Formats: sequence, structure tokens, C-alpha cells
Amino acid sequence: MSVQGPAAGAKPPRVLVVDDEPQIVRALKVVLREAGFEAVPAETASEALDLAAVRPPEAAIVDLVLPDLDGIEVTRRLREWSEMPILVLSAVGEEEQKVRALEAGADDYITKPFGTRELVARLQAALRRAGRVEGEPSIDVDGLEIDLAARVVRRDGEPIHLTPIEFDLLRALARNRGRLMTHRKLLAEVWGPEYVDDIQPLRTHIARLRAKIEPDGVETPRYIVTDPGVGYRFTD
Amino acid sequence: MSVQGPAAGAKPPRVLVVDDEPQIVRALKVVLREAGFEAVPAETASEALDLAAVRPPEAAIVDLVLPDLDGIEVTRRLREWSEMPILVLSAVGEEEQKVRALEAGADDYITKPFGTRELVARLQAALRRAGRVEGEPSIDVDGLEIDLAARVVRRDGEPIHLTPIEFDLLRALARNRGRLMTHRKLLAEVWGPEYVDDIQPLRTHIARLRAKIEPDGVETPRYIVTDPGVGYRFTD
DNA sequence: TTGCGAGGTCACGGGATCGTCACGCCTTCC
DNA sequence: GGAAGGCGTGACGATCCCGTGACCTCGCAA
Repeated sequence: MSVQGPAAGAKPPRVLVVDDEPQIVRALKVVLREAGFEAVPAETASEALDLAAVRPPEAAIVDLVLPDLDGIEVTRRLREWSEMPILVLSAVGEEEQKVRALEAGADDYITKPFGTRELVARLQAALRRAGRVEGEPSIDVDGLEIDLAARVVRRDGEPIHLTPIEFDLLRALARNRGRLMTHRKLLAEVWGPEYVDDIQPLRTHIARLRAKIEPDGVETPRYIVTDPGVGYRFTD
Repeated sequence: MSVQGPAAGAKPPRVLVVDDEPQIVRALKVVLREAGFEAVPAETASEALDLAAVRPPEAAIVDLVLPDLDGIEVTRRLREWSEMPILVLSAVGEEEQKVRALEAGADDYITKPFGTRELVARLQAALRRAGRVEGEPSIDVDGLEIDLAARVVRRDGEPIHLTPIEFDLLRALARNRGRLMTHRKLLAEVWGPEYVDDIQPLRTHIARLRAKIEPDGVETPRYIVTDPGVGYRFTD
């Protein structure tokens, strides 16, 4: 008897495998196929991020050590726009690394050597947990289209150029559509926790952002509305 | 800088800790408290299941070896009715056990000895994952809908704009639905402990709040009723 | 009837907050 | 080394929120 994967018949869920050691990739490919998954291999961080952006997989298994960026940075970049389960793989079991990976948004941290059945079990546990939410790699509201993975914003099909801060601001707001984002929360997310009291820059960038995305002037904001004394809210 | 737990100020999330070794329980208690959690100890499986049934915790940490049932069975029983994150603890790192625990519905499997920071990080990762699934705390009474997380109030689906004080006031009342809130208690909660005697502002804001949310004029309050000489009460 | 206290309502003004703009510094890219 | 874009700062009206004080109603007791 073998560990049963997802329902037979349906097309197999794709799992991004990021590792620069060919033998590991090959082994994982076999293991995942037997468990009913399709492995999408990538050797470098940038290749992995590109692949994920083009066609988001169901989950990702990321080695900690990669030629360009490390697995923690890959996790962080993926988490910027995706809720997919991420398992970090590593030969070193150092606690500091584990904590950093998990805080970056990883779902699990597995140290090599690992049993293949354990890996599959952990992957399935993570998928089961994540299965109830569908991440949205792109958000589309009333003519405004936000591609979180590609960092591109379009209005009525026309691309709009946003600066890094403007995009991060819009992303933070759009991911919490309908919910109110307090000044402090926005500042912590975009500028960092030590800037939670610098409200003036926030105001300035909100103004600039509105000037770029709001269609009917800024008098009647269609997307970003102000909650005086509290924060901002992205229209639901 | 220390690992930050849940939002300060809120009452700490309760974590069920099931282990028959007193020193482990004691250690976990300290670690969890420092991370902003409250440990609920249990020595046996049956005690744990009883405790969880009476007042469901936010998460559970279960030792694999227990006097009556094993941790896997506890996991299975909990999963029959709860989606709470479950972390299984064990001294043995045998793969078969891990797979069985994860298949039974555990979210993670940690082998002793483990670093306390890793444990906390894994607990927080599991909670973060579970947090998105659970329904947002929202109160719905007779056509009036209060979404605490989104900070939105709707009546018959129509959103109502509330100022910060008005919302805080309504939240304080709605959280204690049916219970009487004295003037002093409301003032302390919304304005701060040093304003417990300034009743007039309270009256003014109650009036403004009623004007916004009460449907049939303010003659017959449907939501906020006055307890003369004492305080206010949110209709149950 | 009159006096009194508690609660509700309203208009007003002070003050905090918000949006905007011009300016200067910094980095980046030719 | 120059140009352009991104960013924070400070100042300025405009806006909004909130406390205040006056006045009203209501219930009750003298």
C-alpha cells in the first residue's frame, strides 16, 4: 500500500521543487509522482519565482541553500502575493534558521535527511490546511487590476506605473479588501515596525497613489477611502 | 527584540498542553506565557479531551506518549469536531509515527529535544494558517451587523459610517451583549480610566450613535437601551 | 403646581486630522 | 558627471470630530 495522494482522475496538483542538487530533484520527482503530485523543478531562486508567477503551483518545496537567493528570501517573495503552502528543506537543523523561515511565512521546515513518506505526509498536511482558502495572485476590482506576482497595475487594461512604496501600499490595502487598515498597520507593513508613528509620509503617498489610480478625480474616491482618525480602506 | 506573540492588550490565546511529564508542562507554561499565550495543562488524554470540549482552546500541543490513549488518538478525537491547530510532541523520531500523526490530522510533529523558539515559531505558523480560515468575529443582531475585524457596521446590508468613538462605543456594548454596561465602565473602556466621571460626552455620543443605527426613530430604541441611573445595555 | 434631577438633543467653536503642494536630498541610470 | 525619478519634509487651507453648554422632556416627590 502506498500513501494516497489527491483524488485519482483529477489532474495532479503541481508542486514547485526548488533545489540546485540534481539528485534531490530527481528523487523528489519520483516520490511526488507516486503520491499523486506533479513536480515542477527549478534550480535557482529567480527561476522558481518566475515559474511561480507565470503559473502558480499548488505548493512549493524550497531548499534553504540556493545559488542566488536563499530559501528564506524565496519564501518571503512568494508570500508577497501567494498563500500557497511552502515547505523549506535544509541540511542544517539550526534553530535560528528554522525560526526565520517560519516567520518569513513557511509552513514547515524539514531537515535532511528526511524520510520520503514523512515529506509527503507533511506536504499533505500543509495542503489540507491551506485547502480552504484560495489565494488570489491577482485582484480585479471595478476596472482596476492588480497583479500581485508581476507587480503590475492596470486600469481598464492600461498599465499604470507605480513606485515601490505606492505598490506596496496598494497591495497591503487590496489584500485586505473591505477591511480597515489603521495607519499603524499600514506603516508597519510598508515601511517597517519602527515607523508606525510617521503618518505624514503615509498621507503623501496615499495622495500620490490616488492621483494615479482614482478615475473621477480624488473628490469621490472609488478605491481608497479615508476613515478619519483611524486609517484607510480599500473598497469592497 | 523578542518574538512577538499575538496582539498585546487582547486576552491571550489559550493553548492546551497535554503531557504527563510535569517538568515538560512547567517548561512549556513558561515558554508559552513569554510568547503571549496561556497554557492549559492536562496530564491525560481523557482530561485533555474533556477540557477541550468544555472550553475549546485556540490550539493544542500533545505529547505522543500518554497514560491512557496516545497522542495520535487524541488528535483523531479532536479532529472529529475541531479544526484547531494540533502539534504533536515526541521523543521518538520514527517516521511511521510521524506519518500516522500527520494523517490523523496533526499540523506538525516535533521531536524532543526541541528548541523553545522553534516550538513557538511552529505554533505561530500553524495559528497563522488557521487564522485565515476561521470566520471573522462579527456580531449580527436583528439586521444590524457589526464586523469587528473589518471595522464595518451595516444595517440591512447598507454600510453605516461611524466615527472612532462611536464605533468603540458600539463595540464595547455589543461585546457585552445583554449585559449592563455602567457609565463608568463605558467611559473607562472608550475614553480611558481617567474619564470615568465625564458623563455628558457619553450621552452625546450615545445620541449620535442611536441616530445612525436605530431604524424606527429614537423613541423606541431597538439596539441600545437606557438603564436609568446606571448605564446602557445592548439588546440581546 | 412647582421644584429637581436624569437623560436626550442641538448648535457651536476649538482643535486635531487630512489632502495637497513645493522644495530639497538622495539614489540610480545613462 | 549630469539628469530623472523616488522619497520625506514642512507649511497651508479644508475638513471632520468631539466636547461644551444651553435647553428640552420626562418622571417623581414635595
